[in-house]
Amino acid sequence: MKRTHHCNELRPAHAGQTVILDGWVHSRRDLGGLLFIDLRDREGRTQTMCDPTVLPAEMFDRASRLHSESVVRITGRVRVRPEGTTNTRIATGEIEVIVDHLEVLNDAAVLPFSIDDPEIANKVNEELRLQYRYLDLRRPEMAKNLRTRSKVAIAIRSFMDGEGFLEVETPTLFKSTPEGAREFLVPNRREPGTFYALPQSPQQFKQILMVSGVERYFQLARCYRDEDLRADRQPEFTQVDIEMSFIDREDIYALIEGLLKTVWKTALGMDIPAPFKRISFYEALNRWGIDKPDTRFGMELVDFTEEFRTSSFKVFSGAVGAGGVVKAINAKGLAGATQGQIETMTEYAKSFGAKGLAFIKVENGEWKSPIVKFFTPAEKEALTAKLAIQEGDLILFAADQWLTACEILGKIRLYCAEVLKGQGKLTIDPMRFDFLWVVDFPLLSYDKEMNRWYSSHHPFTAPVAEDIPLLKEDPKRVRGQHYDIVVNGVELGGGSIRIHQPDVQKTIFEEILAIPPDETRLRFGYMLEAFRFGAPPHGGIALGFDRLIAILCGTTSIRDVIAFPKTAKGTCLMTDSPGPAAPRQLRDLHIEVKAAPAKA
RNA sequence: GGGGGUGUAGCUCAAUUGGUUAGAGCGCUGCCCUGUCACGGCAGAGGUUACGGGUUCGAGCCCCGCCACUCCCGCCA
Repeated sequence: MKRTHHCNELRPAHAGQTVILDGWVHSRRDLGGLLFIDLRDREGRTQTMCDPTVLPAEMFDRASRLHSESVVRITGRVRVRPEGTTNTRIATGEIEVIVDHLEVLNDAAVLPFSIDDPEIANKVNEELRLQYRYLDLRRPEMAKNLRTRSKVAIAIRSFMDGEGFLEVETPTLFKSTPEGAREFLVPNRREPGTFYALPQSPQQFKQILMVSGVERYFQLARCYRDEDLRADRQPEFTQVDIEMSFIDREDIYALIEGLLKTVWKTALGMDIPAPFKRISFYEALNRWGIDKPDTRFGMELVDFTEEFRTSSFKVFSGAVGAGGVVKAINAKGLAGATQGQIETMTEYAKSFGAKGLAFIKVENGEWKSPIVKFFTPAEKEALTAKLAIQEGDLILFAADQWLTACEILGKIRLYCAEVLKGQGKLTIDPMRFDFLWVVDFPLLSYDKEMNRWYSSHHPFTAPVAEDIPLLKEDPKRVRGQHYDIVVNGVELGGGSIRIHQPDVQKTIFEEILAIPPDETRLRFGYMLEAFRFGAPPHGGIALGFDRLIAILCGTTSIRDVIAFPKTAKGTCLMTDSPGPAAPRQLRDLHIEVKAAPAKA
C-alpha cells in the first residue's frame, strides 16, 4: 500500500478516514504513555499520535526509539484534534492521525546538526551544511528556494515559448577564446596538446543561431568561468540566454520587462510596474557613483566643482584645476561614525588612488573636521544648502578626476548604507524592487598599461549608429548599443545589439582592438565567415539566473539557491571534488603533472 | 595575488583578557511522565581548544607557521 496523502493535505474534512503517510520524523515528543510524531515530507507537516491502547506494543516501542529524520510509513485514522490542542502554526494543525500501524522504512543516524528548529539551523556553519548538503536541503527554507527556482525556470520557459522563442542547447565543449574570463580547459585525448574550453557563455553560438534563421532563441544555459568566487559568483552558473533577430533595443526592453513581470508574479505574487526607468551610464556614475545603482535610498552624490574652483583648500581647488571635480555625499545620521569606520572608508578612497578622504562630522551644532578651517562662509553656505546638512550628519568628499571621484563616493555610499542599516537608521522594505535599465555605455575603454583600446563589454557590441563616424577619430565618445538590467543595486543581466556587418566587425577587431588579422581569423574566423552569408540584424541579453532566484528568495548568496554549490576555493565539500586523476587517465590525455597535490 | 573575519563538546556559543579540574543551552544515552507541538522532570556520557612550532613557572587566550570556511579588493570581454 502506497501513501494516500502528503503531509500538508489533511484537514478536518478528512476526519474518520484511514490514511497512509510517508515521510521523515521531523520531531518526536514522548509523553510516556502518549507519543507524538510530527511527520514531514516536502509539502509540509502532520502530527501523528501513538496511543498504546491502539498501536501494538512492539510498534509503540519502536516508535519511542525513533531518531529524528528516520523515514517511516504511518497508517492511521484522521481525527479533529481535541478542543484546545490545535496548532495554528501549521496548515494541518486542526487534525492529527491516530497511528494504528508503523513501518520503519529506514533508520536515521544521529544528525550532525539539527534541522527541525529553523532558529538553530539558520546559524549552523555553512561548511557543515555544505558537507551534509542533503540534510541542509531538507530544511524548509532551502526546499522552498529549490522550489522557487524550479517554478521560475518553468515560468521563463513558458513565457519565452509564448513569445515565439525556441530553446536550443549549445555545446559545453567549446574552444578557447582567450579574451575575457579565464576558462576551464578540457584536454583532448585524440590529439595531444589540444583542448576544449568550457564556454563562459553561449555568446558566439547564439549569434550563429541568428545567422541560422532561428530568429528567436533562448536557453537556460550553464556557463563556466575559472575566476575567484564571491557570494554572488560561482565557477559554474546558469544564465537565461536570449537572442533575437530584426529587433532594436526597445524590443529587448519590452521583452525583459514582460518576462520579469511574469517571474515576479510567479515567485512572489507581485505586480511590478513597467516600463522600467532608464538612466545613462553617465547619470548612474554621476548620481550614485556606480553603474548598477541601488536607488532604494538617497545619499546621492552632489557636485561642488564650481564652489571650490578657487577655494583656498588646495586639495579641492587643485583637483578642479587639474580638470577634476569635487563631489560630496551626506551620510545622514552617521556623525557618530567610529574611527575604524572612517578608516575603512579612507581605505576605499585610497584603493582608487586618492590620498585621503575629507569629511565633516556635524555634532553639537559644530562642524568637526580637519579641513573646515579652509572654508569661506560662502562655501559653507553652499554645502549646507545643497547637502541639506543637519545635526548628526557626516559629509564625505572626493576631489579627483570625474570617474575616480564618482567611484570612490559610490563605494562609500554603499558602505555608509550598510552601517546605517546596522544601526537601524536606514530601513528598506524587503519587498521593494527598484528596476532600471542602464544604457549608453561607452563602447570602448582604454587600457593605459597595455596602451590599447578594449571592449567595455564584448567585441560584438554594435556602436550607436550616429556614433560610428567617431570610431576612428574619437573612440572614447562612441556609445555602445549595450544595456544592463539592474535591480536593487544588483546587476541582473546585460546585453546588446550586435554587429551584423562583417566589415564593421572586422574593423572593430583589427583596427580598434588591434587584434592581428591572423589571430582574428583563428579565433573568430568562423563568425566573420558566417556573417558573409546573410546575417540578420540581431541582439540579445543574458540574465544571471542564480542571482535572479537569490533576489526572489531574499538572500545575498547564490549558494542558497544552488543545490550543490562550490566553496570560495571552488571545492565541493560533499563529494570532495576536485580530486586527483588516476595515472592511466592522465596518460590517455597526454598529461604529465609536475606539482603533485599537497595532500595524499 | 592582496586585505579582513572565524575556528573551543555532535550543534550554537561562554571562559572575568596568561592562572586551580575548559562551562551553558540544545542534541545524545538511561530512567520517569496520557495532550504535546522548542513537551516537561531526574541522572549520565561527551574536549588533542583546527593543526604544527615557539615564548612563559603556567597558553583556549600572546608570537610564528599552516589548514579550512567566509567577506572584500584585484579578476569576472
